[in-house]
Amino acid sequence: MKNLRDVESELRKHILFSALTPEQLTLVARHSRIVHLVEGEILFQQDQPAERFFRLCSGQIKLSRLSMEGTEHVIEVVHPGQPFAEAVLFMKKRVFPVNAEALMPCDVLAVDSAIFLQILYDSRETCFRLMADMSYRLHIFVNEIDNLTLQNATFRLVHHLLQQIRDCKAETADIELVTSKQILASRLSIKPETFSRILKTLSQQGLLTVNGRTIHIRDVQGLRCFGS
Amino acid sequence: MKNLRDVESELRKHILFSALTPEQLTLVARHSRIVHLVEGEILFQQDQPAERFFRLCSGQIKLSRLSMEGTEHVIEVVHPGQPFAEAVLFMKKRVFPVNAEALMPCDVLAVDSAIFLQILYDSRETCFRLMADMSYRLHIFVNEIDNLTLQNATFRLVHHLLQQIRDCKAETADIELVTSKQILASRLSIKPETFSRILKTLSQQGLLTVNGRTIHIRDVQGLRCFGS
DNA sequence: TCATATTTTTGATTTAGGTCAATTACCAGG
DNA sequence: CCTGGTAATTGACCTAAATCAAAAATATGA
Repeated sequence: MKNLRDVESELRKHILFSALTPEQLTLVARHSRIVHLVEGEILFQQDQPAERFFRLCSGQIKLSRLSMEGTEHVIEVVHPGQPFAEAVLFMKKRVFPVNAEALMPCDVLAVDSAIFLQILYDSRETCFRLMADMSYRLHIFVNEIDNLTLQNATFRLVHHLLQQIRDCKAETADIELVTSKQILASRLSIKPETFSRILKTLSQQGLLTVNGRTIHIRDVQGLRCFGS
Repeated sequence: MKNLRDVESELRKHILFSALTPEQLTLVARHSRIVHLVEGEILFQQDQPAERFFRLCSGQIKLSRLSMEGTEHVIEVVHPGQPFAEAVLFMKKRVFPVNAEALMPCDVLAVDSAIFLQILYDSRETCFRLMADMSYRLHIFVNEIDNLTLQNATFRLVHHLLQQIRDCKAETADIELVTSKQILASRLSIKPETFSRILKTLSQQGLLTVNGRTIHIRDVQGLRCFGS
């Protein structure tokens, strides 16, 4: 556990806390701590009671669900700066809906839920920020469902690649995959084998070249025109 | 448009308004109205600016998304008493993320978003109700994504049927489908033909019998044991 | 450095479920 | 009571992607 100063400093960066007064911030800080995770460590598991929510300071966290058949699906890969598990605060059953596992060494800010609910009572601003945050997540999920239902595997992969491109008017682009291809595949609901084959097909069509985790897109337009 | 008294009476039934003072309620009522829809009428379309949100008083509303390829996917069928499109309030792009179409004649309470935001400022309670509501929806979506990714079509259909059963310890059950099989199929991301075939297979296995929109489950346990 | 995991790729095969086309059942309106 | 229209079913066929199995590439660590 780091000292109070560190915790406060991390809290200040958290979007949900940006409207708090210094006193409120100190109160939250006293009920928060920074957790260090080694690679592969489990932060929490699906259906465990959720007494805290989090913000990732550094590293990468994998949020996933386990099916009854035992297969795993990666819902999201959390990156530094992102809050997670904060929507659980208002659920009737206060349990984590997903598993959280560190993909690499991580620093995580863990905030006590009860204290935060207290704070929400006193900060309209914070309520609004949280509502905006949840509304944003809902929007993401609707798009997610789109991708999973309306499109095929190739489309989902292409769509993901296009999303990574910063400069939207560029003709070519380089993308560095942030995670292993296995995990990205699961994220897109594709088997690793199929993932690999799709990349191969796309490169055979001259749309891109693959070099380990670096993907060079040779024809952004061409990729965009991809309907299936 | 109905008169103010009717609107207020409907507002009072809306979960999100249950914490309002009579004055606040009257204010919202003045900026709300009851819309009547005939079967097949479109209430709003994907990407249209969203200046109101809704609660269904009577009838059925289909919320769906259109893919780039032009195929439609039913995200949800709204039933009387349910609020919808209220999470749009906080989105940066204030547009409807789905299409809403009446499946039968409907009465819909339409509330002005701007006024409601105003009210939220003054009612902590209402904020908390809305947050709980959004949090619930997020949870629903996570389950939704589960079903779409981790299971096959048969499992999704079986899962849906089991959800409909009230008495969880009963050995047999009768289910009356609330919508057409087409729409239910889309809801579960299954083509109508496949939907029909799955039901046939299940009835051949003696697990259930189908009679129009009535499905009689002969072996609840057997259906539960269905992994695939 | 070599040795052992782990990740990624490739090939061969299978299959769930989509597509297309046609038939049958089920209505609401005249 | 027909009748035109939608909904549901059925059959034949096809394809995308899963599965199984194995090899190749890459990373890890003693």
